[in-house]
Amino acid sequence: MTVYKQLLSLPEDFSFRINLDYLKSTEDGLFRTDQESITRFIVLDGNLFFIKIYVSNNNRLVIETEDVSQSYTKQFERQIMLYIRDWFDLDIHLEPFYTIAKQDEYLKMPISKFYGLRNIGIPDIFEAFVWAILGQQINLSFASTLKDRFIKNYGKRLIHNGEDYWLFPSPRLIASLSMDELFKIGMSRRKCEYIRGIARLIANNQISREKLVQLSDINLAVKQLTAIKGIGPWTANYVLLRCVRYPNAFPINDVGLHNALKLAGSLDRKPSIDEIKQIASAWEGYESYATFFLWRLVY
DNA sequence: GGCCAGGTGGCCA
DNA sequence: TGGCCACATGGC
Repeated sequence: MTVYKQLLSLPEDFSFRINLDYLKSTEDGLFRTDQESITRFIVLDGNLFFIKIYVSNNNRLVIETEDVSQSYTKQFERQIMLYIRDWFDLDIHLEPFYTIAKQDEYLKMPISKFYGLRNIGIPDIFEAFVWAILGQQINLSFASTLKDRFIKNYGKRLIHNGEDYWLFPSPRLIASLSMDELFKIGMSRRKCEYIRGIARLIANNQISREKLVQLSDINLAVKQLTAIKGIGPWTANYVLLRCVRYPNAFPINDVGLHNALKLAGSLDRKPSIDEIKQIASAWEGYESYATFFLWRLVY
């Protein structure tokens, strides 16, 4: 099978090792990591590509693409590069964030520990919503179990070099499932309803990443999303942070964020919402990155 | 055994 | 608006 190789230059403040470590800690059936690379399938307009990502010794990102469907074109090549740039958030300039963070009581420790980390995204907005909804209220290890069951019950299994990879279930399929079919994987009935509802909205293109990008106003975006049943302020901000990439997305009521602030600030209790507003006022415009680095302390 | 988990909607004053 | 409560299940 033909393999195409592309190079992407990396920002100075990008550490492949730190980002690989992060991905390793969140590995699910959708991608795999080893000591030096990340691999996964991606689908573009129904065409399948298998990609392998690693770093060259002159610090460039190497992307090898196997043309599984025999449909590789310059157009797909461009889309694959965009996908990688987005997944690793390569196009943001973080100098201003690091300048703020170095002098910040709560951020200086996480940025020194994880310097070079990027907000590794969830490019598929349906996946982002499902992951957020699954993670509501329950502990993260149980949320991961549910996600694993979700992917393996309703997703598509592919094999590459004898190893399993999964494609995330399509919103169209999930929208068509019965409540009982979804309930069997162990989530609450309400979560089944929320997920089926968002699947329907995405399948009908009433909600899309592009539309949310175009709003370009976080308050509008949150207002629009929280009108949907099952999407509260936390979920809306989570999706805007991990997928749509509003730099000022801020899930302020996130328990993990509270624990991270307690740890980073050596506090004897978790800070209150008002205290967090006070703390975060120094991060204006970079709340998403502040949150992402703080999360890395506790997850 | 009880309480807390990467919350949210519904109900009631 | 503000204060409860249920929700599925796992980990500690």
